Amino acid sequence: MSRCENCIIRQFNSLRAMSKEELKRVSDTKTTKILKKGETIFEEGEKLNGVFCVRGGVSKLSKLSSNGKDQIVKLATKGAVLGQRSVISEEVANLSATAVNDMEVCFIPKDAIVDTLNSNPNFAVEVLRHMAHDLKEADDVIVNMSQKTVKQRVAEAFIYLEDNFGVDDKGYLALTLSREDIANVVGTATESAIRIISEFKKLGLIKASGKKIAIVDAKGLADLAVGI
Amino acid sequence: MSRCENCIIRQFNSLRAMSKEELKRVSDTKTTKILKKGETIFEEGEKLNGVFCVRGGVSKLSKLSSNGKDQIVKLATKGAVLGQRSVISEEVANLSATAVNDMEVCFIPKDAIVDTLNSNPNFAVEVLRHMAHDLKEADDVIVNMSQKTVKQRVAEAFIYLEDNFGVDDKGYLALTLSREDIANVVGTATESAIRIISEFKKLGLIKASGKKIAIVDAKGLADLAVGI
DNA sequence: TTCAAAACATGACAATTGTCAGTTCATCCT
DNA sequence: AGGATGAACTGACAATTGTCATGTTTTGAA
Repeated sequence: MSRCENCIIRQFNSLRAMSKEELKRVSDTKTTKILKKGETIFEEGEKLNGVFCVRGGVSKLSKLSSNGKDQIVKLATKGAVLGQRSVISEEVANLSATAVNDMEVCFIPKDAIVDTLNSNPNFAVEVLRHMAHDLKEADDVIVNMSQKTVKQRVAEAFIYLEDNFGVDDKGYLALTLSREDIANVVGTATESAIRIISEFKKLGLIKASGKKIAIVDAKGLADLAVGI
Repeated sequence: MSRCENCIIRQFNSLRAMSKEELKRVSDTKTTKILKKGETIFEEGEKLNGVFCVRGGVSKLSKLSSNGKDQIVKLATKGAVLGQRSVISEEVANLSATAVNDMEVCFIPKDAIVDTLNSNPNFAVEVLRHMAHDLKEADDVIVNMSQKTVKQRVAEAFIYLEDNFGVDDKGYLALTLSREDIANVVGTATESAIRIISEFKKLGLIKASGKKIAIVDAKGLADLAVGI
């Protein structure tokens, strides 16, 4: 089985601040899981006894609102460590993680993480930096959600998808989401998202081939997103 | 001048994980500031060379949206440490901090914080725990902002204010916010907030005496907030 | 391949929310 | 006290968004 010491993914997350010995321990206790699209990694309210390091594929982190709708709070890809927050605060998970794609994740039991946190300041600070970054992103999302129109948020979502997941050889967004997922990222009704996507197509901002979407007029989309 | 070693506020935040010597260093380098209502502690985009420990009063942390409106992301009170996130990620502040009240804050130069983070795992982990908590709260705000109606959000805001800042001897919310600030917490137009507040008064959910607001029917308000 | 289920799409309408305009009220300064 | 300033409030209307109903296309399993 592959070893964390040789895993490139590690360079993208806080595990890179671990010493050789610490990493060895992680590697000895970790297990690897393959998940198919739609499967859940963990659910809101579940007690996690470890974290999940994403080696491939994309996961959506979502939370059920009291009105019964799902809100996607974040999309996590290669290098992301899921469940870290819950393990650190010793609370149940506040989000659900679901595979949007076929995924490969490594489960790392929490002791290896917690012990390293308590003994290796480099690692603790590295985790802290990542969490500080996540917090900033979350603050930005709050502002966007509360101050922008649905149309602006959809435009932003496409830009975000292109920036973070890239495009395929034909220029289509590498990450394909269902209209429902897009609606749940943006925080709107599925019908509203569909209508806006249709409008964007008519305006020549995007084009679509089946479920795949490509940004045609990046400038126009960006202008729309900031309200021009 | 008062010393951090004797400061009770410390018990509410991550400074409690500092050793005697570390605390002494903080105390020797800190300065205390008195701020009047409306004054700013720091602004979005500013480079911070330290953090601010709130000893008294309340601060609003807000961010300007591209459409020109302010969104209040968080209200911080006694014990809160402001600017921590920016110092840790070595980025400019992503939020502005303004006194909602008369305030007393201590400024702690960043070296004392950063050096302790790098050498004392207990402190690093304690800061991490606080940040994990903030992140969870931010996720909840994202869900509320995107999935709840303005009316529900206003109801939640009052409950939040009562839970976090308490009431005075007559039962009125201890923290008095302008209608504009309430609107900016909730992410809506000032007029909409005012209208909803009037409606809540008519429904007997709250009462008002001048700017002061009191919750009359906590159950009714809570039901409304979750959509019953 | 064929059929059922799910996803996508659109119309019609209702509800929510924002905007603009104007009035009243409170506060603060000289 | 008087007046100026800003906050609080209200009405009317427009724009946005959600909901329900219904049809079409795509997808996936038998």
